[in-house]
Amino acid sequence: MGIKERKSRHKEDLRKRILEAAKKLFVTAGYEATSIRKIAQEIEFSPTTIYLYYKDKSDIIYALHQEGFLMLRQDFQPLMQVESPFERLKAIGKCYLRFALAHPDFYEVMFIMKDPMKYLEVNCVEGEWEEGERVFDFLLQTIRDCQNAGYFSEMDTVEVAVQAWSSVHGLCSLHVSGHLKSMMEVVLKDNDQERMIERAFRVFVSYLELTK
Amino acid sequence: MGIKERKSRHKEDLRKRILEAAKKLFVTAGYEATSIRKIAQEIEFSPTTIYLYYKDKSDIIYALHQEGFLMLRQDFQPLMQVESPFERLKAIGKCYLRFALAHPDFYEVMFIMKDPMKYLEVNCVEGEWEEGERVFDFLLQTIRDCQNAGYFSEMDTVEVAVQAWSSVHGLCSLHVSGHLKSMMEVVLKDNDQERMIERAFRVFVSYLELTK
DNA sequence: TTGGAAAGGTTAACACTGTTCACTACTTTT
DNA sequence: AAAAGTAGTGAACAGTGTTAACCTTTCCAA
Repeated sequence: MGIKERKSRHKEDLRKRILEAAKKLFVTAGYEATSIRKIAQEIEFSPTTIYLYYKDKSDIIYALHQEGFLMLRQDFQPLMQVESPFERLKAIGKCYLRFALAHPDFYEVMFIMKDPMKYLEVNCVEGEWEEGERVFDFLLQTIRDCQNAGYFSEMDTVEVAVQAWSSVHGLCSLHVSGHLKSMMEVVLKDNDQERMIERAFRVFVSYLELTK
Repeated sequence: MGIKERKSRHKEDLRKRILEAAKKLFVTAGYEATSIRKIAQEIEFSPTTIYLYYKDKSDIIYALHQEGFLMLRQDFQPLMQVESPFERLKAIGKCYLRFALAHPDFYEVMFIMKDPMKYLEVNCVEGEWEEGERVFDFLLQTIRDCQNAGYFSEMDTVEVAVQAWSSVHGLCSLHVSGHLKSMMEVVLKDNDQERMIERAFRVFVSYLELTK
């Protein structure tokens, strides 16, 4: 049985190597440059070999999508220790923003591109987006804790969560797409996007503080 | 000179027909399906002819981007008559949301895709995004009016505007990409995205109201 | 031990994509 | 009438995702 195991280990290995190659191309050259043929070239295999390990390209993209959520959850991990609910909520927002600024390509595949969401719809029984759910649940629970601490009283938890997510995601999205940059070049002389994002986030936090 | 004019009129006409064909494909079949060859087929010309009227594909996409802003500005037009600044601000938000829900493809090309923004950077002297500027200026002025009416006191107008834009855009973006849908299927039984968007928007408005 | 099935991988091809080059016709100008 | 410019095209290049047919090599049972 040893040989068989070595084989299957080798197989799992190749599957991993494909994803590693895809990730490498993805982070160094962006989504556009991540083609099946280039991945194949990277691992020194034929392009068709990739189809023995992944159903199609969207399958690989979805794997990267999941990889990204793994990273984000690792970034979120320490925040669970933050005791003050509102401080935790702020920390989640900051952490989310930092992630988007640090890994714009991953952010795109995780929260902007349609393909991974379509992949879910097509390949699952019913669209169950587990990765997103876990992150959202953390936000949801934190907001519930905030409510117990006197914030967002009389408000619907889910609605508050969706709105908060939208606000921070909106900043990330406008940054990643380049719209924030264009906007700032036009209306301001200032060109420091990160600072603007920081400040807009503070504005949002100041609104939330008013609910107490 | 009559013949010459007729010719140049014909030429402008063909340029317009190309854009019309592109728009038709774009709204009926989406961005993916809008290829140079299909546009050519639609107007019954050779694909290469299109390059006599548009520099490249991104040129056409940018034309659609502008077209979209024309539509949005037309939607905004009546809102200028709203006297109460805060009511006007709310109306802008609602109008913006309605636009994104009604024309998701256009919204994508206007506020999500990178290509049109890159086109600006490459083809202009310095990235001057006039279409966006006009819309943003309207928002900016409205917020300034709100400040005169007691809202957002002691706050930076631009920061408030960027934050407001982000919040509403975030909702639109999550809707267009399908993330909001996936999220709702997972955490709620409710599946009415439009209603959720409406409610999240109300939450945001309730925050803004607290600043007075 | 040998025949056949299964596994792993590749080559060639299909149907697309954006884009360019060389080449027609035809019209205008000199 | 010759030269120059204009509008349009067919063929081709380089690239994409994807599939079908084919080859080895390995494994397993008769």
